[in-house]
Amino acid sequence: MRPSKRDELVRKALEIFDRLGYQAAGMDTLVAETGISKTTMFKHFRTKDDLILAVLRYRDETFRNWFFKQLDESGLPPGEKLLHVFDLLEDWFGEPSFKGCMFIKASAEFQEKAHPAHVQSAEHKRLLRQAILELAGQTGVSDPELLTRQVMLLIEGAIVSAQMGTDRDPSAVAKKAARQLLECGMRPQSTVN
Amino acid sequence: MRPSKRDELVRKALEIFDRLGYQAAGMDTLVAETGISKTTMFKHFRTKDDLILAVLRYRDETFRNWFFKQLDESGLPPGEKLLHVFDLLEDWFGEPSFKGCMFIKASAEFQEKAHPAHVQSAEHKRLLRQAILELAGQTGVSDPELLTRQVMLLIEGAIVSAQMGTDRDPSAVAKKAARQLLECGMRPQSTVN
DNA sequence: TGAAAAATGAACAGATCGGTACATTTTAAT
DNA sequence: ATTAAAATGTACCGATCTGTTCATTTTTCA
Repeated sequence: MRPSKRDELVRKALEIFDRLGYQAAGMDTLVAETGISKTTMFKHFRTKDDLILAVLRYRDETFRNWFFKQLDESGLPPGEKLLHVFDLLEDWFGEPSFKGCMFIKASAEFQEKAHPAHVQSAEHKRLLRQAILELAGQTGVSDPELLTRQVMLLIEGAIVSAQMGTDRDPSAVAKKAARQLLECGMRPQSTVN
Repeated sequence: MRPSKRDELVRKALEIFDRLGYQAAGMDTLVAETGISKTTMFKHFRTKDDLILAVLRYRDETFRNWFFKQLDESGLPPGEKLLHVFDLLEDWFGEPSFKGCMFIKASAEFQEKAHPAHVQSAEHKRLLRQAILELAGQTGVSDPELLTRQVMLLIEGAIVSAQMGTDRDPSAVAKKAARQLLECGMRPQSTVN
């Protein structure tokens, strides 16, 4: 199997970057913790940044797969399915290894908006939002675009609050908010200002 | 004037940490960009971490001062004053030098929840939330605590979205959401789940 | 003007950073 | 069993990291 070591590296590096941070985790740390030789690492990835990008790509793929598979398998009607998003967040936050969103953290460590890691992180959020827009469109709400953007804010806020530990159960708070926004959006009324 | 150089260092270091990141900005960079000698820096702060903490303290002080002074001077009634929070965010996001929230970024770079910079960042958010709870309490809403937590999520979400560039005008979206949540909260009705 | 305090510049220490060179060993496929 | 590919270990490179040393200069204030 040819790309096995490479995949193994990406998977293990993901956990380490998530736990220690992208800059704080040096290549020597990766060698020590993965058991993979530095020579092999640099044969598969020309630079550390390339490895980080591969890790982010992998994370984007696995996270979105998990997320939307869970939503689909819930078999809930559109509205409840949209709200179920926050139950999934709760599950995620509850994992003992939860260390926040790797993309938010990447955008914080690599601030320049043109930095590949930043671009990749923004793209992940865009794909997430796009999928949620589809859900919102099926709820019969008058302005699915607005609801989607509001839900995205609640998601990001819940993630950050969980990551910082500034709210005990941010996903429950976010879900209540989302439910009210959903219900208000069902009756086509004025949204002044 | 004795502590002048020290304050000057804190102010200039704040801008540099905000622009480059805490880890990415080395002490040599600080020397080059502030014009303050390394000897002086380490006389005022025993370690780089101490300097970072001083910067965060200063940021907490100036940001909260600005924020709540603006709110008070708006002279708006309680409900509108609470919503005015998001206008202030919009002003902040619009600043050319806006680089996201220094506390969210600090919590991302210093992940361990016991790390002083992380603790300090969480404390900033707590103080912010506490002040917003006072506002929410004056609106006559049935559950000020809930509204406060929801508003905090919207704030964090808007900041992150602005920082990542994943939403054109997150503060406007957040304000609409907050208004609906405020209005829904005025009529004491069921908040199922 | 004179003495104490504060700030400076430059060199340096020891550790770590990302990344390379190269000879050797292990693995995989014929 | 042979051969090519893949992975390894080690030593190393130059740069950068936080932090120190120390002699000198500038500032402050009485």
